[in-house]
Amino acid sequence: MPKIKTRFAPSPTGYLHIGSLRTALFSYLFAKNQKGKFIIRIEDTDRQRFVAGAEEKLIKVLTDLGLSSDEKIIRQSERLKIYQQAAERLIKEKKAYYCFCSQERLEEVRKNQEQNKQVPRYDRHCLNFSDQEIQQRLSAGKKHVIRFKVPDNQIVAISDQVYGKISVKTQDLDDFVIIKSDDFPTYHLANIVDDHETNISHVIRGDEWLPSLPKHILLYQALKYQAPVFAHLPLLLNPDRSKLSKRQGDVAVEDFLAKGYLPEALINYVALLGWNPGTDQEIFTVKDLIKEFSLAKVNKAGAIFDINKLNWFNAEYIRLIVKQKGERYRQLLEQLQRLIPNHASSAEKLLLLFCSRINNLQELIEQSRFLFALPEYKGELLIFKKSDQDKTKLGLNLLLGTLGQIHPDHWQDAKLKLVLENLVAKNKLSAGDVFWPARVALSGLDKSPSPTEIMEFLGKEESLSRVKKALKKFD
RNA sequence: GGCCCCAUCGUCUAGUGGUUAGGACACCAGGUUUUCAUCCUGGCAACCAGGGUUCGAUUCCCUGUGGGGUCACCA
Repeated sequence: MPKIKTRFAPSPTGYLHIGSLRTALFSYLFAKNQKGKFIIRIEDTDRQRFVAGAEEKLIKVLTDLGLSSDEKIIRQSERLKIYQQAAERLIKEKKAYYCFCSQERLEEVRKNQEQNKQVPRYDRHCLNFSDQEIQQRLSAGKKHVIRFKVPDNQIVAISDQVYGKISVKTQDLDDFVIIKSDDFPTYHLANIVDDHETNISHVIRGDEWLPSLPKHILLYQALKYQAPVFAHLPLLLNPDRSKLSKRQGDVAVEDFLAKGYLPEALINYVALLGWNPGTDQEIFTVKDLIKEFSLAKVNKAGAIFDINKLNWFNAEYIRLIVKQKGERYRQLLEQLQRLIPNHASSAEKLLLLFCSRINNLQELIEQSRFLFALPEYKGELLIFKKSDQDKTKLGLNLLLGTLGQIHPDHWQDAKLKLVLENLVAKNKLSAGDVFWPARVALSGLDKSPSPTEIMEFLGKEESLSRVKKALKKFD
């Protein structure tokens, strides 16, 4: 049985797109499920769009997510000779030809075709030059590209693992460029050559490649390569059902990571976009995913990327990790500490205090701000909806007096809670007359963790000072 | 516009030639709670349309409609 091997082949033009992550993940899961290999290849053949440092970032993010290459990562820009040799072979066999047309001419041709309502296509102006004419131009140093000669009147039939049988007439195909005028190959050529040379058994990539699949098949045939198995994945979509893009929200994986979305949540959520094992299970470890994954269960329809559901997964994982208190908990803590260097020593308390009310670490930071700086608030906020000013003042005064007598060593959530409950009962007040104003006094907010939790965090001195400040609002 | 692809709740999806069409997110209501969140219970909500095939179609076929992708010396 042939070895299973998949690849993820990003181009270093910026950040890792969440859709690319899904593609990489599916390639990885399939390979691992089949006990095969998963490799990464850098497709840096476009010098215009090349972004310095992008490759390193790409690899780092993939590594952070656990998707690392089983072999040395290759870079297409370092393999130009190989592609050129392949192209020259095709020229020799009359399956490709030099094209000396200028950009201007090509644009002119295209414009005319569009005006005449024809399909824009290269007009094969350079196809039938004699060897002598070609040599003349080449030795004159004339700029040129190499085009693949698409065979006439054929039907290219392909079977895709997700989409099934697809067939296209070669009349609908253009004589596409395989070597650019800067001697770099285009995606089409480099891709085929590399997949062949690195023995890729399954090409798993996004749906947007489906239209050029016939070109690739033709290239495999021309080069006499055995074609791999193809599986095209449905696209990830914006809420308006267009291809997922920046503009309509975050799409960069590193941005999600920076906001405190966890790798396990990102992977779990994205795995369920376009794939499903057929059970009701929603929470999966990567191990589970590897075990369950199969291309046969990949959907054909695009899936909208829904931040709500990602939030849910992330919240679930945060709560789970905090509950388990294991190694992962320590890592999460360290991550939080790095995010709040000024309050690093409070990180664990904050995590425990907020883990059930946040979707990501960024939200934790925002929601916990009041602990370090009391926000401005109006005096009326202190009065519970079922209470009045007199009872509120009474409650706060009693609170101040009672709290003042507590020894700092006993300044703990559970004990404080008992004290407050006692205070309510003894003075025939309702919980809302004490707990509510206490929370507002301590947080300045109408929604927060419980007042006794806040007090424990703030300590005696700061707590009392905030209660006093609240009482002043009634002067 | 040419070519290609797709179509189950708002979203992600399960599913079958005969089902009360299932689950999750979101949303709503109730319970717990001093508030919020967590947690528990319940609710709302879908087979794009029209023709076939069939005893019977959400399911199979065709057409339409809708949506998307792609048409570069970008990947």
